Amino acid sequence: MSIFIDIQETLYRRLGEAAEKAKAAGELNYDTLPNYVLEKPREAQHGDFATNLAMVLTKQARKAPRDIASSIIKHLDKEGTWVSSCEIAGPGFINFRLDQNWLNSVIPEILSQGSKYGYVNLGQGEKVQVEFVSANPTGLLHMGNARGAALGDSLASLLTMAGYDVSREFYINDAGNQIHNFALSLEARYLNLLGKDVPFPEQGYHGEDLIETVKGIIAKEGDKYLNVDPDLRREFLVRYALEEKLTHIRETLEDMGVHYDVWFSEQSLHDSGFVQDTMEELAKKGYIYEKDGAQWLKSTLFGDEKDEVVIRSNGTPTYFAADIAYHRNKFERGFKKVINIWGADHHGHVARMKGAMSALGYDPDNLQIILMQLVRLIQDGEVVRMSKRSGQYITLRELMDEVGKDAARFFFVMRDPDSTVEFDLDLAKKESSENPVYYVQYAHARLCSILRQGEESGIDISVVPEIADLQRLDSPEERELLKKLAELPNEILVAARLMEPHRLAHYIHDLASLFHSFYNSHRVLVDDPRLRGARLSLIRSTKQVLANVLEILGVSAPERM
RNA sequence: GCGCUCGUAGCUCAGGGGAUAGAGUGACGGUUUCCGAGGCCGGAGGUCGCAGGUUCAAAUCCUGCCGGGCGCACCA
Repeated sequence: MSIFIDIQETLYRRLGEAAEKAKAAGELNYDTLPNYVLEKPREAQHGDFATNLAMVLTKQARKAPRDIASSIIKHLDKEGTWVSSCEIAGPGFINFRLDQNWLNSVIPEILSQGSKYGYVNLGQGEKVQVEFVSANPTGLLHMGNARGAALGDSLASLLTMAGYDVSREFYINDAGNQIHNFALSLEARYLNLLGKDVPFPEQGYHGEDLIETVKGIIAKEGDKYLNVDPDLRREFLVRYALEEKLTHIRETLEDMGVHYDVWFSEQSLHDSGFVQDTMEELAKKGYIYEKDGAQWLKSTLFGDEKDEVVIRSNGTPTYFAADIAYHRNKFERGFKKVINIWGADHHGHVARMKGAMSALGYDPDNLQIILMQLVRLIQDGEVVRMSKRSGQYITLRELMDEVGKDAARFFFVMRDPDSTVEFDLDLAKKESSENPVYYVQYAHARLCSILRQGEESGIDISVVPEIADLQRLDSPEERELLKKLAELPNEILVAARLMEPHRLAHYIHDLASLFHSFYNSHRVLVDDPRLRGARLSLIRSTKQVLANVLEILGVSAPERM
């Protein structure tokens, strides 16, 4: 229950009803009510809400929008909507002003709901899965993974706040060609370190971290695998290294505040025969054919640019085959909506993955793929080229050591995934106020400081004021702050619907700004106990909202800085 | 060549078909006997890449062009 959403939904419905009544009265002519919006106008002088209903009706009604607007207003039932006045403005907007007493319920609502404030039941408990990062366990985490972690985890939190039953999942690519290359690389390092002069594989992983891993193995096991069957040697090396890498990935993500519900092994899909079963299923439906000794999926039937190989001519399944099985498995586990976060360099994979789901009989719209542009790292004013193969990159671990979890997460999650992020390492290292996370956190710390001082001087800060006192929060600064606080549930609703957590980062930045403005023009700890109580409750509410949103973004809300 | 994506203030970026396109940052000016100045207030800064089209209304949707990024393997 949210006062803001309640007013908006009620008024929206009443507007439709008013149009119907105007039609019944012969004042307005139309067949079907077109889509219209009721929203908070950008300009405060345009009131609390505005609708374009009259303008979208002009075509069907063949009347001037302002005339339509006056008919609608005439038939509008304002009972229980808090609307105190309506006016026709501009080309035909209807602007609504609310009785400012609607704000009286905002603070009690926030304080009674606490950390639940902002929750909306958009999802109605629907099971959704967010799969993100899923980095190859052959190396360290990089900037792209960092962005994926921040985005995926925040999206999952956001959807939880919007009433979905969310599961976070990491897909472990522990099978296939790259693991083979990984094994060869490990073997080469192992033999090199033990004095054997063997060439490094062409497709190998050059990362320094790999040498460290192998050194660790030698320290533990010595040259035990120097003169054994190469298959045995590689199997041991891979098993050891994979576990070490995965542990490292898990710990790094935990440090970033990311906790997965499921770690899903690709290899398990092969071991259980599910990959094979899925290919047989596709073949049964007639979507598989053979060419040049390989098995191909007719993915062009579903919008792909070209058909794709699923089983190589040597009999081994491709990564794509395993991925189809994996996504089939997700739907079989009962997820209604499956969300993947991929780097934009994988965009070519989207059409065929959705196509494969169609082929299996699933609605491809239930597989939603969010593509993020890759991160461009700037150091010393120059772009840092990053490549796993060459082993040259700044790791997520290093980023966190430099700028900290809060700055890293906020910085990534405040951007639209579609935009390329320029992450200036030098700037981020400065921990200067240029980083907006400090601005928001500072507001939170300042709020805590006021409450602390109140308590220290013996004031009971936990009182929820009576309405008569809340009505004294009537300055422009207080009202704007209250309105912003009231909007959180709607912000959650919109952000969840669009799956855009970056909106929340902007929301709390705006909120922090409104608070700072309020702070500069009004004292909280005044002598008048009733006014003081009202302002303290406003402060507590603001703190609560900041904390709730920071929680979604995975950024800490410090009491002191 | 084909496909996806982006192009908005000096820089980094917001902007759900709507009214006078916003914020941060940088530069400039003001602000501190008073709850945290890491703050606040102010002015300056724009042919929303270009050209058409759809619409009562386009930064937003469509088409073409220009420019950047990324894909187009029996790699993942």
